[in-house]
Amino acid sequence: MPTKKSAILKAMHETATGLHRAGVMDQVTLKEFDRLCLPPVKDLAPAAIKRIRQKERVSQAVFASLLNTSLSTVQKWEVGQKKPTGAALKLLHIVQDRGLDVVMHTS
Amino acid sequence: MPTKKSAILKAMHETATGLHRAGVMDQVTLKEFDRLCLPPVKDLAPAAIKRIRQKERVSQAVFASLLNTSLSTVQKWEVGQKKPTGAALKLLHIVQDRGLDVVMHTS
DNA sequence: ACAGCCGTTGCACTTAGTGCTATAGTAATA
DNA sequence: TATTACTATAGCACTAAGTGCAACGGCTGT
Repeated sequence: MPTKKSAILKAMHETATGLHRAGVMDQVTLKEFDRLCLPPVKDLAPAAIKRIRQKERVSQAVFASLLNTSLSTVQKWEVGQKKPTGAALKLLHIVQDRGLDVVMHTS
Repeated sequence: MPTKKSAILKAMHETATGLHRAGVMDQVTLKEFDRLCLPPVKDLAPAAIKRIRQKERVSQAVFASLLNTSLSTVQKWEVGQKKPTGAALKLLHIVQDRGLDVVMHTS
């Protein structure tokens, strides 16, 4: 059912994209957004973060640089001393789902 | 020349991918990474952040939710009261280069 | 033996991130 | 017209993430 859901979301997004590209929609407001019902970003356990990194076969230092963060931060994420939140958490999920290519082929 | 550079990086990355997929390379260490010479993530001016959001035609609230951050934070980014750093800054650059699709079609 | 990277730990500091409140402008509804 | 709702801004105060540094042991290659 995750595939089903994402398929629906994709269709809706494409539709919305077409609409505002046509100038029909001005801006995506909270109303339309609520209907998109974007899934809340789940927390990542320390072990999960470590797994994400090891799956990509990079050291903590390299991982940190790729995420534009510090070695110290990555270390504390993986030990559970600090918890990634906000944009950091989102970025980790993106890497988990799409791999490091997304973060490497930037600019 | 940015295209040239990214082409080289892409080729190197694909080569490296093939190598460690074959089990030849254990892990991407700092040595190999330094040769990749990943470009340092540049700061984003408040106006630049606002432009990124407006290009995607979303409100501050929607933009915040998509980046898994708070409305308050996005507002202060755009006014220059707070500066995005680390993973947040990286994520903003990704959105700038690839659009909001990357952040929407996750999970 | 030496140098270099990796991973862990501990300490201490700065500031980003967050929440809440209030304000003003705009658009659509009754 | 009144009212409802969304957007954007501003100000205040708190917490915790993010950062830097130093030291240690383990491992590898020269």
